[in-house]
Amino acid sequence: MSRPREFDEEAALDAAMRRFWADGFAATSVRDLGDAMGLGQASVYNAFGDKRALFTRCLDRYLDANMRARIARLESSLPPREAIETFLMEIVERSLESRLGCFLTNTALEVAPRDPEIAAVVAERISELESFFRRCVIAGQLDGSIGRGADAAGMARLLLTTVLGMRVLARGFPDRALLLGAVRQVLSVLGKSTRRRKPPLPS
Amino acid sequence: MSRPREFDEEAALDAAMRRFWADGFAATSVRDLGDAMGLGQASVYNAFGDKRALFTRCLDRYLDANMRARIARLESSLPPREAIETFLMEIVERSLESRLGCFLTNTALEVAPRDPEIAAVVAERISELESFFRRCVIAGQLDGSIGRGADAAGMARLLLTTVLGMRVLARGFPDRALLLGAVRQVLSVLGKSTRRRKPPLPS
DNA sequence: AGTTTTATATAGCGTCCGCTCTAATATCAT
DNA sequence: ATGATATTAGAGCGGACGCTATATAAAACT
Repeated sequence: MSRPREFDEEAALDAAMRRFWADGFAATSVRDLGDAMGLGQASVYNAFGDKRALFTRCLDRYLDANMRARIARLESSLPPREAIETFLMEIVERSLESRLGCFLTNTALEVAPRDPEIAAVVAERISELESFFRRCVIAGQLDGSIGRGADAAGMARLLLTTVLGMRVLARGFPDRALLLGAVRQVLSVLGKSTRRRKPPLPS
Repeated sequence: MSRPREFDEEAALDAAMRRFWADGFAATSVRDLGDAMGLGQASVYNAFGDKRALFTRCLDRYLDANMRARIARLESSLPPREAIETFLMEIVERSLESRLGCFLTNTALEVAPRDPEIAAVVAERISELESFFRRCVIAGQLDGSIGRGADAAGMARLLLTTVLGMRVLARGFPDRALLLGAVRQVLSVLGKSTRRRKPPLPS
């Protein structure tokens, strides 16, 4: 029954996501979104409801495809300490490649203070990231790759704020030495590095 | 000569700053700003030029009044390690009091990617903050309150990303345990705590 | 084939945007 | 007082905003 869609919904969502990611909610117009998706405004409203509904779908899509998938991939394929190291190093790489930053971080700052529902999503996903770090730290302490001195919960929280801070820098001041310095320092807190890239560095 | 202004320019700038701080550049209209300042639109344009010029004045004002003044106050009145500790604890307090976050951080995410001139201001002020931390770490290593093991530059960078990360949380997910956990952990990296608030904490 | 149902394109709704024009108003120097 | 100068209040400019109404086009059902 009925006429089928002329566009690929997943591809359209990806296009919309990139626009929201780059420009934020307020600065992206529905016309912009339609252009990026290759759709007229009527189709946008017909397929996705209003602007805010499209935004939340894009945000969920981003989080599932980027954050959750990445956590699952690292956690299942790497030992815990290396999962943390790789996660941080991937953020450094991405931060230097573009000024997009992290869609979740951007949303936490722009939208969350004015939209309790989206704020709840943000809070939940941030908690998931914290939990990922905590699991890794605990597992690393068990397998000996992370020192037992540190408080695992505190360490997870420090890793979380470090990640969010780097995402701010990605958009405002992407600088390799700065990002790498922070990463190296926070990793050194874990103790007992598994792989030493260089001999002890001069200050 | 000529008719004098009917308003206090400093007070008006403060009012505009609070609006920009709370809602960002795009989501604050010139009419909003005029209402907050108690001015008609014509007076806003007459006194401050266009919206962007007013924004940069507000940003500069914020940075001078909050960031620079705070750095100067802490650095001149406290020993280095306590300057760092107090700086971080003040951020925790502020983050729990309101969801405003940090105007500089908000601007780094919203405006800097699209406005090279403002991005330069952001980058410079972030560097100032990093330098403050670096000076404190070096001074603390000299007076013995901070361990000599850590790389001072890396430590300053970690402190910087931690602060920025906490500012993200302030707007999206203000949680005392989370903020305090990150602060306690990053302070523990400094080694040799001067003041122990509690005996060693359970994990 | 004809009916039904949905997707599209176009046009347009009312509203708010940044910004400016005009006119009235208030102060200073003379 | 008078003229010069700057600040106001108000209306209004063109344009973009989120969103919708209408009409046409295309597929799936009987």
